Amino acid sequence: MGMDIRRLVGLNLKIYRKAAGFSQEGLALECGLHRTYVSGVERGVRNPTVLVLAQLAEPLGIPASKLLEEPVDGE
Amino acid sequence: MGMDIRRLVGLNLKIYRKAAGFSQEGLALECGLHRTYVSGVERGVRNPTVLVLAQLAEPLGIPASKLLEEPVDGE
DNA sequence: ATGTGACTTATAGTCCGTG
DNA sequence: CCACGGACTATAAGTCACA
Repeated sequence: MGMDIRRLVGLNLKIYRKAAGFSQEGLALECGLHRTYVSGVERGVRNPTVLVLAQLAEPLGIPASKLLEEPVDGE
Repeated sequence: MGMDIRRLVGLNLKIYRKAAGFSQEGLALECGLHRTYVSGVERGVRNPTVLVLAQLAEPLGIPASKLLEEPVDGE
C-alpha cells in the first residue's frame, strides 16, 4: 500500500522532465502528446498506459520503469 | 528503441507469476482482474494502465516498476 | 508556461464462450 | 491450465477554451 501510483508517476515525471530541461509543452512536442495531457499525468489525474509511459520516457533518456519507481533515499 | 513494451511487460509478468506459483486464473482472482485479461497482458496484446500494473504487482510481492524492467543478464 | 472542466473517439478491461 | 475470439461497458486518449 504505497502511494497512489498515478501520483507517483506524476511526481517522477516532473522530476525527470525538469532534470532534462524540458517544459511540459516542450516534452509534449518531443513525445507526440498534448501539453494538457502531460500536465494531467504530472498532476496524477490521468491513468496512463504502458505505451504512453514509453513515449514519455524516450525523450527523457530514461527507461519507462523509472517512472514507476518509489523514491529511494540516498539517490 | 528497446523491444515493444507490451511484450516486455508480458514476459516479465509470466516470469514473476510463475515464480510466485500462480496460474493466470489464480493471479487474476488475487488481483481482481479477469483471467482473459491477464492472458492478454502476458501475450503482449494488451496495453495495461499503471493502475493495472500496480494491481498485478501486489500479489506477486514486487514493485510495479519491475514489470517494465528490461531483463538484465546476471540477475 | 501551466491547471482545469468538458468533451468525443479510441481502446482498456469484462464476460461469454471455443479448442 | 492456457490461447484466442466476439460482444459488450468503462475509462483512457486526445483536444479545446479559458483562467
